[in-house]
This record gives sequence, C-alpha cells and structure tokens, in this order.
Amino acid sequence: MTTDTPARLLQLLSLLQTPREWPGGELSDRLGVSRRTVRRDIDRLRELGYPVQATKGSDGGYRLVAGKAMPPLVLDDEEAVAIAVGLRAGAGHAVEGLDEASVRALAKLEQVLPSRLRRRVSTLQAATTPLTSGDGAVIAPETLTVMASAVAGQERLRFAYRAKDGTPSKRLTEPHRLVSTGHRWYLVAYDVDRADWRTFRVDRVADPFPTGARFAPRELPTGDAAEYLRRSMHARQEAYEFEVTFAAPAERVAARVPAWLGTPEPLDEHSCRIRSSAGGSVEWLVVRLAMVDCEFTVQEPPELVEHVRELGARMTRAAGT
Amino acid sequence: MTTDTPARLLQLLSLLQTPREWPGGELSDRLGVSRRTVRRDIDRLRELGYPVQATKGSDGGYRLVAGKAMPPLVLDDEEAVAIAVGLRAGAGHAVEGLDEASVRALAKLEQVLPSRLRRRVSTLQAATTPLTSGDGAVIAPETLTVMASAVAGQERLRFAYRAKDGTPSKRLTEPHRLVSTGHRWYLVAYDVDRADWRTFRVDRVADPFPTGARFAPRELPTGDAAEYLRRSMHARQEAYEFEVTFAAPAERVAARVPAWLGTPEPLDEHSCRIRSSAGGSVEWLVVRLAMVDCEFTVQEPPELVEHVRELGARMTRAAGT
DNA sequence: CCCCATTAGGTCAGATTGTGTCCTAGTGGT
DNA sequence: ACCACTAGGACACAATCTGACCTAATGGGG
Repeated sequence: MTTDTPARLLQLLSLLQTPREWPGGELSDRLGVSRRTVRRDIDRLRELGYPVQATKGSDGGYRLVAGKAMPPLVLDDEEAVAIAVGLRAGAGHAVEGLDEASVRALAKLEQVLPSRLRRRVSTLQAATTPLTSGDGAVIAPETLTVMASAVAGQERLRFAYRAKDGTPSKRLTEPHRLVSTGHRWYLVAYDVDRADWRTFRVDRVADPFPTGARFAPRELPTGDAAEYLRRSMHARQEAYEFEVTFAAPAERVAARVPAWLGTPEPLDEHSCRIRSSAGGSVEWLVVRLAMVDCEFTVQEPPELVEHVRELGARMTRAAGT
Repeated sequence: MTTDTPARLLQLLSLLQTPREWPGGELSDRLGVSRRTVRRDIDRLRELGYPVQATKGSDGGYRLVAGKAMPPLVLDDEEAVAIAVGLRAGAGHAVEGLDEASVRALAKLEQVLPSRLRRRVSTLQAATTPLTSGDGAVIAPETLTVMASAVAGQERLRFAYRAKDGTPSKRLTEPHRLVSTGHRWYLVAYDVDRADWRTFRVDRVADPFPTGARFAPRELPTGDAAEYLRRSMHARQEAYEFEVTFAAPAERVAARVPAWLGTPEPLDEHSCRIRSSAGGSVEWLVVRLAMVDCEFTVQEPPELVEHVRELGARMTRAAGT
C-alpha cells in the first residue's frame, strides 16, 4: 500500500481509457486514495494535455476524450495481441507511406510485448493468411521489426542474403531506410564490406541481427531513399508495366483497388483503364484483379495474360461438370 | 520548467520506447534533471513492472525490454494513424476470437485520437480497399467502435435498422456482445421495445448512438453470445454449408486459409477437404479459394459452384484471345 | 419545486517524498 | 590500465503530496 503517486497516475490513465464513465467515488476506491486526491490527479492529467471530460450532476463521472496529444495507450493482453497481429498482417499491403509508420509501431510494440503474448501472436499469425500470397516471398515479421529497430537505433546490422540467382552471402550493413513498394519490402543500406550503397529485398534476408555497434548516419548519394530504390529497381528491371481495362466506372474500380497499384483513368462512363507498374509477383496481381468483381481485359504484359488465363481455367475445372 | 515528477516519468517512458539505447547523460539532459534522479526514475519504472535493461560498460545505456506487463504505449502521430488504419482494415477478416479484441483496441484508440489525426485516418481509410469485397455490405468502422464502447460501458444504444426485406425500424437496445463470423459482424443485444433478445447485422445498422443511460447487465438465455448467434442464424438459415476438395497437402492449404473458415482434413498425402459452414457472401468465399493457388474442386453448395464457374469464365474472357 | 449525487475548487497542517551533491563499487570495451 | 558507463548508499533541504474540512455549481428525478 505504498502511495506511489506516479504509479497511481498511470493506473488512473488506464482506468479512464476504458470506454465508460467513472464516478469519482469509484476511482478513489480503486486507487486507494481520498476523493480530493482523485480530483487533483485528474487536474494533473489535464495539465499534461490529456483532457478528461466530466459529466456533472448525479450519475456523472469522468472519461478521457480526444485532446491534442496522444496519451500513452494502456492496452490489456488481448488488445496488444490484436494490434500486433493486425499490424503484422497489414504490413504487406497497407497504404502508401503508412507501412513504414506501421512497422515502426510494430517494432515499438514488440520491443515491450511480454513473452507469453509473443507466443500467442506467432500462433495466431500462423493461422492468418499470409497476404503475400501466390508468391513464394514470405517475410517474417520479426525480420521487419528487427530491421526497423536497427534503422531507428542506428545500429549495424548483420544478415545472410540470397541474391537473385540464389548465391548466398553474408552482409554487414549500416541500415538507412526501410521502404515498401506494393507488397514488397526493401532495405536501403550501406554495405560496409563492399563500401557502397545497396538495396536488399527483405524476403531474401535471413537471420538479421544488430551487432550492437552504433554508426554515424551517412549521406545517401541520391537524397531520397525511395528515389534511390526506384532507380536501382529500374536499373535491374525488376518492375514490370501492366495495363488492364475494366468494364466499370473509374470510381467503382478505384474503390476496390489499392491506391498504390495505380489510379484508374476513365475511358468513358462505363469503363476505365489502369496503366501502371508493379514490383510484385504476377500471381498476386491476378488475385487482386479477381477481387474487383467486374468484367475486365488484360492487355499487358503477356505474362499477366497467361496467369489470368490459367486461373480462369483452374476455376472452370474446379466448378466441375 | 516545472519539475513535475509524473510528467517526467511519462516522458522517460516515451523516450525508452524508442528502439535505441539511451545513455544516462542524454536522458538527464533531455529531462532536465540530474543524473542521479534519472537513475531513481528508472528504478521506479522497474518497480512498476516495466523492466529497463541497462548495458554496462562504455557506450552502454538504457532501453525498455519485454516484461510481464504491457507498459503504456507512447505513440507518435504517424504510428497512431498506422495502427488505426491497420485495425480498421483488419477488422473484417482477422482471426477468430481476435476481432473483438481488435475492435476494443480500436475503440480505445479512437476515443483518445486527436481530431486532426482522425481526419487523416479517414482519408487513408478511403484509399485502402474495403476488404468486405464482392459484397455490398460495407461496415463503417465508426459504427463498430461506437458499438464496442456501448458494450463495454453498458450504455443503451439507439440505432436505425434495415431488416432483411428492407423494412426500416428504430431500435433501442441494451448491447450485450459484438460477434464476428467470417467477415460479417453481429450485435447480440436485448431489444428494449420488443422485450426480447435479438441479433443485428452490423452492416444493416445506421446512425448508432449511445443514449447515455446505463443499464444492468442481463443474462442471455443461452449462456454464450456466439452460441446464441449460431442458433439464431441457423434458425433463419443465413449460413450455408460448403465442401471443397484441394489437390494439395492439408498443411499447405491450412497455411493459406483463415482458420475460422474451417480446418482442412487430409484425404491422402496429396489432397485434403474442407467441410464447414460460412455466414458470409458466396462471392467472397470464391476469391478466398482463388488465393489458395492449387487445384481444387467445389462440391457444395450449388450456388458456390455456380459462382466459381462464373469467375472462371470471367477470367478466361479477361485473358482475351 | 426541492433534494440528492455529483464535479469543482479553496485552504491548511503535517507527513511524505523528491532532489542534488557527495561518495564508492562494479563492469565491459579499447 | 584507463575510461565511460551503470548501480546504489547517505544526507540535508526543499518541494510536494495528502487528507480533512469547507463552499459553489450543476443536472436529474421524484
């Protein structure tokens, strides 16, 4: 029964985050202090920028409402697991520019996630569909979070890499940025042994671990990491152009296609077209097209046409006679 | 420069959650207190159950590691937005038993999410694909979070409902539980006007708002809400049985099919079968099957066979001549 | 209309706690 | 061997926190 003020404030914060009203009396009971002190604590929270709304009159109470700053989120076990699983599942196909923040948040969460919960997360993770489907390239979320931590903490990173042709190598790098394009992740890093900048496909990385050694941030020759990645991919011709025409209004298609895949340009009132480039696998794009749920025609590339034809044949076979 | 201890502790917690090492000197600088006090603060955090790991020796420092309890998560703006968007996108198709926690977490987060961030979330949300695809039934995440709050806070909930045949009605309910089956959400609640228990499809609910009146929790006639929902659905025959055979080992199929859809039972070493029931739309199930990426045959129901055939035909047409 | 439960906030005395400045020990890497 | 860092004890002084008491104001229900 040590009357530890900061601990009590955290506890109060956690109670107030429950979406319900708390009368002062109940709070003072739970926290083991007088009612006056509860009022003072609430004042303190308000001064910290976390507005507590109070309903007056009988049956009134306190509740935490939206302010100008994010208060520290107090999560229970299940909620923490839900967020971790959700972020892991979503890491591959989130909205442009958001995936990096998403991975950062995941890294932050997993850094402090109790081990028993971590087990639950990986179990559930296994049960969920890896949405990098149709493609052999599955990324272990651990790999991503370890990398994100190394980037944020400016720690050197050692890992095994499998090149495009399959030859393995060991790399010692100074990780600069984690970039995602579509559903694929890349690490832009300075390769210490080769003394030059490189981009690494994260799904070809194995056993990453931070060496612990800190490094001084280095200037990327091309200012922006995304820009650097784009040039590097273009140079290696890893991306391909595609062109698809839909027999549906542009708005309807836009609502069903992730924005980073491309924006549909209207051809007329009832049809539209997407011309864009994707870095991912063709199989994956095919499923995405099937989801749009309207008639469409694939123009480019021949490879994509072939895969669509194949899926069509497979579905027809599946329907039997 | 008020030397407010609790505020400083929160700030320390937020600094330590950054995935990097913090030497004591830097912390004392940032927090504006002496080095000794920083050590004491860290002691306090440890006593609260948030283990702070310290690397000794030169170039050492502090960092927050996994303990037995979840520390309050201190998120920056982007991370908060990323989590909100991720949870919203994932709310529809998460793992069994997890979606409710997921919605709870979302409700908790949105309760305190600053309004400027809220705007960003809805903008990004619009850009992301609503994954209740193929089905007209789109659920506004706000509806879910409002309902989750009402369930948690035991507040009566008023909303407009559109019955299966389209007839509208206004309901005053005591919300009991939010249940998700597959990609569809149901509210199990006591309908005050009709003086009986009802299940409501969340996508048919409009303009929910808590009346503010608290209610005493009521006993559900059938102990479990999920059980009650199942019976209610069965009685109305909203669920359908399906049976699909895959030409792939059970493990491979299991890895690509969400667990709540059903568990594949092996037929022999190279094939397996799923017999289960789904409450969702057939269109959606078809896309799910297309994702499995192996030969398969649909046995039941005829409706599903028909849709598979149709998608097959559509894809074949899309591939052109 | 009055009554009640609630939030809001002032004041005061006394106990408790937090803080900075000393100090010494131990550890790991260069 | 040295340095940079964590770990923690002792002490004096200041700052803070707490509970008890008080009064105001507000909203709902009978």
